Amino acid sequence: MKILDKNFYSRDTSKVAQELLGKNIVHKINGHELVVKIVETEGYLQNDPACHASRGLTPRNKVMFGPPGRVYVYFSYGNHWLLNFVTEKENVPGAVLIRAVEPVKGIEIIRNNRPGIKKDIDLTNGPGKLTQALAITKDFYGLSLTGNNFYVENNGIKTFEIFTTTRIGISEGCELPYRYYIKGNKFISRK
DNA sequence: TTAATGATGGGCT
DNA sequence: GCCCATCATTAAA
Repeated sequence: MKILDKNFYSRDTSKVAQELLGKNIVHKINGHELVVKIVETEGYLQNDPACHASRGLTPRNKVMFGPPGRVYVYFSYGNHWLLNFVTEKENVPGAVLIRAVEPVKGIEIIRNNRPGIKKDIDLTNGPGKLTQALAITKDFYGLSLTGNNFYVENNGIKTFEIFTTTRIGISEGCELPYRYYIKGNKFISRK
């Protein structure tokens, strides 16, 4: 197992988005270890009308302009936190939205974090769902992905097919093919 | 100070 | 599949 470092994130957003598929997000909390596999991502690039950074720097999107390998969390629709990883070199905005993951380890804790959810498939098959499942909140804003308790590791899995398509839930830049997911995976948020 | 808006989820039918 | 709760951020005034 190898923890992805700053060099991994300091590249083209679309490339990072694709290569994050199949990797494991690890969150250590209260002595427990939560591990989930990334199965769906979206890239948000510089000069991309759907990217929060496209209209310049604001207090909210500030972290996107900073060094890569950090967490950008965003609150949406009054209820949901969305998890993004900052990409590209410093002063170049870019981020990868994590849209869906598959539980690998600590599913009891994940069920606990998502009270009232009956089917395991509904635990992490959406961007707002997975943040709740992993206990990710605004406190994660700007957190480094190379720390001890929250990081992404390369588990060596490469035996899957990447499906590329257009992004979801945006009004501008709809035609840009920056959404990627593992073909055939049950946990993708939408076909 | 205020109002519009949105990278959505969940429950009910 | 349809409907709606819910609030941080933003731009305008």
